[in-house]
Amino acid sequence: MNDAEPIKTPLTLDDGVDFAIIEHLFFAYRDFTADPDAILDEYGFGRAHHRVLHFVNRLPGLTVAELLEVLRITKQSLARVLKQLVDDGYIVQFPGPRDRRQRELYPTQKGRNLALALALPQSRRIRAALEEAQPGDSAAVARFLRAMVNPELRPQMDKLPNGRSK
Amino acid sequence: MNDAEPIKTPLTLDDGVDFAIIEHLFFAYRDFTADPDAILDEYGFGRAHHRVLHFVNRLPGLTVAELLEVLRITKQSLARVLKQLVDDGYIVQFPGPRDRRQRELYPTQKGRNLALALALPQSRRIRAALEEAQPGDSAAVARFLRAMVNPELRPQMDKLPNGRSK
DNA sequence: AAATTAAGTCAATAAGACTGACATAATTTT
DNA sequence: AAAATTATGTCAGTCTTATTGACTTAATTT
Repeated sequence: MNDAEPIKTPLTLDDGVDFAIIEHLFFAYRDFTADPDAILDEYGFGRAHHRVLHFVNRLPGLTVAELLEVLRITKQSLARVLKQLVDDGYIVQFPGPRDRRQRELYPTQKGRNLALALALPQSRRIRAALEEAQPGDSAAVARFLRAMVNPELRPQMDKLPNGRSK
Repeated sequence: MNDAEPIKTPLTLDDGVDFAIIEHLFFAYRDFTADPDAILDEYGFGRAHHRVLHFVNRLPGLTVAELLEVLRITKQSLARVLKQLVDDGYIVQFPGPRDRRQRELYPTQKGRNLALALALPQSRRIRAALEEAQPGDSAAVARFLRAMVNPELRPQMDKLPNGRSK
C-alpha cells in the first residue's frame, strides 16, 4: 500500500551511490558536445558526421567494417552520413589494395580542416579545465576515463595514434 | 587544386589538440550510459526517462519549469516522457502550495527503487575505475569534470544535494 | 563452381529531440 | 474588476540518428 505516496527526501551520497560524478559526467559531456554541434549546424551536419569525420582523420585508410566496429553502429546508419561526407568532398574512398571489395576511407584537405575545427573548441575546453587543475591531474583524468571503458574495448583505444600517451 | 587528394597521415597530438581525452570521453560516456540503457529497455523506457527520474529523485518537489531548466529540453519533449512515468506510477504530481499552477514532482517508492537500480551499475563502474587510481585522483576527476561545464551552469550543479562534495 | 564476405541499397520503424500554435487555470498587474 | 502574464498541458508536424530485415553486386575463399 501507499504505492502512490510521494517521497520527499532526496537521494544523496549516503545511499551509497556516487551521484556527484554521475551528474558531473552528464553536464560535462553535454557542454563538451555542444561546442562542435554549433559548428556542424552551419554545414548541415550532425553529431554522426562528426564522429565519422573524426575517426577517418585519426585512422586514415580504415575500412568501412573497421569504422563500423569503432562506432558500434550499423552500416545502414553509417551509409547516409558517409555518403554526404563523400558527396560534399570531405572524405574519399579507394578500393583496398589487398582486397578490392573493401573501401579505404581517407580525409581530403577539406575534411582534415573541418575535423580540426571541430576538435579545437573541445581541446580548448579541456585545456581550460586542466589549467585550474593541479599538476598530475591530467594523467589522473586520462587514467580514470580509460578505466571507465569496458576492458575489452581498451586495446581498440590504444590503436589510435598516441592513444596511450596522457 | 587536388581538393580530392587523400590525406594519408593521421591527426595526432602534434596537431595541438588533446585527442586522447576527447576520445576517452567519447568511449567512457558510451559505456557509462550503456549500463542503465539495458535496464531501461526491460521497462520500455529510454534514456530520457532516466534523466527525468534521476533529477526528480535528486530534487524531490521540483517543478516542471525547474526540471526543464536542468535538462535543457522543451516542455513538449518532456511531456511524453513525464506522462509515461506518472501513468506507470514512478512519479506523482502535486499542485504547488504557494502557486497552484505549478506541479511539484515527487518520486514514489517504485520510482525511488528504479532510480537507485539505474544508478547502481554506473556507481559500480566509477568505483571500479577509481580503485585502479591513486589517492586524490577522485577529487581531481570531480574538479576536472566540474571545470568542463560552462561556468554559468556550475551554480546549478552545486544546488544538488552534496553536489559540492567530492 | 559454390560459398562466403564487404559493401551498398531499399523500406519500414522508433526514440528523442525540435518548432509553432493554441487551451486552461491561476496569479499578478493595472 | 479587468487585463495581462505565467505555468502547464496538448495537438500537429518535422528532423536526426539510430534500428531491423531483406536483397544486390562484386570480389575473394573454399
